[in-house]
Amino acid sequence: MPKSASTLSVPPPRAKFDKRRDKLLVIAARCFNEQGYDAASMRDIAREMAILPGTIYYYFPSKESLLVAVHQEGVRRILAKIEAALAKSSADPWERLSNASAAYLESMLGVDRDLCAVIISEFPRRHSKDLRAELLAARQIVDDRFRNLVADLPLRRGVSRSLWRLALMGQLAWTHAWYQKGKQTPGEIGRRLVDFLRRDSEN
Amino acid sequence: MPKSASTLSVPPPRAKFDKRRDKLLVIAARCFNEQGYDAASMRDIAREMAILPGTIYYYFPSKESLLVAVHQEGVRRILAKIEAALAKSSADPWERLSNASAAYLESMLGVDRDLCAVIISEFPRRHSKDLRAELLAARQIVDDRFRNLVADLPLRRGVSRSLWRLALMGQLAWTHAWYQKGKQTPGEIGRRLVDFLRRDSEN
Amino acid sequence: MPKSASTLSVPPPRAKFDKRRDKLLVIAARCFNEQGYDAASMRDIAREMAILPGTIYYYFPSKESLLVAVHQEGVRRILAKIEAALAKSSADPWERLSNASAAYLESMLGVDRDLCAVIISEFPRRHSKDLRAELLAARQIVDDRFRNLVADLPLRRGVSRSLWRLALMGQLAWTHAWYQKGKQTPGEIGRRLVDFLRRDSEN
Amino acid sequence: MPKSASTLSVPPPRAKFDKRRDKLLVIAARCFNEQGYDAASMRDIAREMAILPGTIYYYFPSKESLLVAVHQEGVRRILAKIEAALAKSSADPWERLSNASAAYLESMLGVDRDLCAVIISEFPRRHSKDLRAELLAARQIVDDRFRNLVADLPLRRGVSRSLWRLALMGQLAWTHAWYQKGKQTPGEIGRRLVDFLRRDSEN
DNA sequence: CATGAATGAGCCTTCATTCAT
DNA sequence: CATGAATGAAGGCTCATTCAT
Repeated sequence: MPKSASTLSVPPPRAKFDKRRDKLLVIAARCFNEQGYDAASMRDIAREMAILPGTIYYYFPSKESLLVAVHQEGVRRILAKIEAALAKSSADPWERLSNASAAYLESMLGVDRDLCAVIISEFPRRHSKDLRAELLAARQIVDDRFRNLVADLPLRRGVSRSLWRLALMGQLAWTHAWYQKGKQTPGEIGRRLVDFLRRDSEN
Repeated sequence: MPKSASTLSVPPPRAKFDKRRDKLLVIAARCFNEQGYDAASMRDIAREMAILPGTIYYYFPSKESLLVAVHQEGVRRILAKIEAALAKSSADPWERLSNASAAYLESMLGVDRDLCAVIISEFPRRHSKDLRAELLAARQIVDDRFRNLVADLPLRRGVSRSLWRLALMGQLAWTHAWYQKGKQTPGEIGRRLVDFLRRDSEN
Repeated sequence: MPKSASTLSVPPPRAKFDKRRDKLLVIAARCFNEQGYDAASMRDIAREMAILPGTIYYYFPSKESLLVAVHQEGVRRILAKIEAALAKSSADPWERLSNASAAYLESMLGVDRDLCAVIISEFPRRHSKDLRAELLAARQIVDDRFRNLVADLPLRRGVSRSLWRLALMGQLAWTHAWYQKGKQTPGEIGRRLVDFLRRDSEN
Repeated sequence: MPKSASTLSVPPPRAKFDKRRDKLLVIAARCFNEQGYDAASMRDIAREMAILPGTIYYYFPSKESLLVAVHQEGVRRILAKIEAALAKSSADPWERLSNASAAYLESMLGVDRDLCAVIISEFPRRHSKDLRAELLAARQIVDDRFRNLVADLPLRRGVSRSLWRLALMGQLAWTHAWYQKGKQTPGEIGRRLVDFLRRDSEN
């Protein structure tokens, strides 16, 4: 086959690069989630990926940048799942919140567990200021999405929407500490947790 | 004063040892809380304590044992505060839970912040099996106390007490991620969070 | 020379790695021999090798593994020398033992002094069970070779071959404690020591 | 009892001191023998003695001085046993050497095993010059005793008495590497080893 | 006599990172 | 693209030793 022709049939440039980068991201997320960011070494990640440690630096300039990328990818996937759920929802604000919560936990406790869990198990206090800002910005996006959903709720006058939202987020996040695959699906748990906070707060 | 009586006022043996050990505990807790267990080095702790790194090992045989001791002391203080609050409470189960939650957050977000926060910010997944068992045992004690309080509540039939309790614990624990000294006191926050879950769930 | 033939002369893969690893082995052996295993620090070894301490771990995963490798290499060299000497020997069992003893001391007191001496100057009592097993296994190989040579000797009835062998091994090993380059060569010493035990024991 | 009288009945001054010092010596010897000089820590020794580490320094100014004292005591006991055996011996030089060798191994492999074994298992190469001198001086005393015994033997002309003696000493010392309590007593082994070297060498 | 407490140097090891090839 | 090799700092921890009490 002539060389010039092959360029037409190959996937777009950097496709291979992006594919390996994505795989690296997932593996790094798993390591971070299983061992903690500090305890997970670049060697661990490289070993799981079956490459040499130095090679990681071709895809990411530093360990911190890996962490940021994991956060961002986690947020991306959560948001995608939430938006997909909302797209199928009615206009009822409680149903919308319920669906969003279910989607959130499906990401967090399901297939994307590692990528998403890093978002809540990493307390960024210890990191450098720049890193901290990036991590918090990523989380902020999910927070904002829920803020909007809560804003639409017909809560009773006097109920602090901000505290109410934090209560819900706490319930959802904490599942990471106790959930084990069992009788209830992540989605069911998400709906029930919303229900706990629901009727009393209603107008 | 007769000499025989003095034995009552004499400080117990190893008083100096215990005092420094306690101080070390508090400082270690602060370091763990600020930087994370892995990122906090024994040298950091020693520097804050104004002693040489080796000296820590006179008080604790290892870094892990320090972590365990911090957990245990944190649990001890939380429980003491909760029990004190319950002693002043009426028999009303909702009031009792409300007071306990307030006490819990007063510990967690107040003076004992560092000691107590380690309990929830440390995800023991990455540690050795023995260490993990000890850390989880410490947490279990607080969990059990709340389990008892929830058992006394007149919840509506069909509400899972175990999920309900996890919802509350999640709300409380998550305050650690967002609380900053401000208009609401930790105690007030604790009561409000209980209220969010309250009336709808009642019988 | 045709290219196809060059595969024979090309250095095997990882040639550089192996070369430096071997050099490290020799230097470590010297340090162990001069200062004792415990007293010889990885820093010492690194300094002699003109590398940083951490670099050693690229070649050996631990200090203990270095010790094991030194033992194994020492045994390998001793055996090679002994077999070479036996290959040139007649069938006379006394001559064979004499040649083997000479070869043994030529290794132990000569060029391979450091590598080989570790074998007898390291009393493995203090090490972990696994390490001890590996060290003893290495020694066993040399022991077995001599056991075979002794089995062929026409010793008088009633002479315990096992004690007789230990007597010879003791004489040979102890040279490490007193030998200094001087008038007698290691080989001569080996032959004389065998002679001391020889004629009286004969059939 | 009046205080003044008690001074008459108590053991000579420093008797208690000496007794504890001796016990310390024995315990240190055991630790050195079991773990090696470097690996045996002052803390280990103190623990076995049921005192605090600092207290050792009341009896010995340093770890090295402990080693020297162990060596000296080991040599003292070996020599005492040898002299006692010689006192009961005839004038026959072979019998005298045989008895001395038996006595030597009875010390080395028997009750005084720890104290005496340190003498041969410690290769002083690694120590400071002064320490080395003291250790070698202690060994020299035993060496000299055997040198005298060998000088009296009617060896064949042409046999190097010095090499012959080193051969014997090697056989004896090496028992430390293989002896285990079993069918043969240390004394029997000593006599047999001398026999191995005997008749052929005779005039 | 003996202790409790501390010291400071040093140990083995691990790590994120770099860079010539 | 990826590797092999090295770096240098830092990690947890142990040690012989000291000294006021």
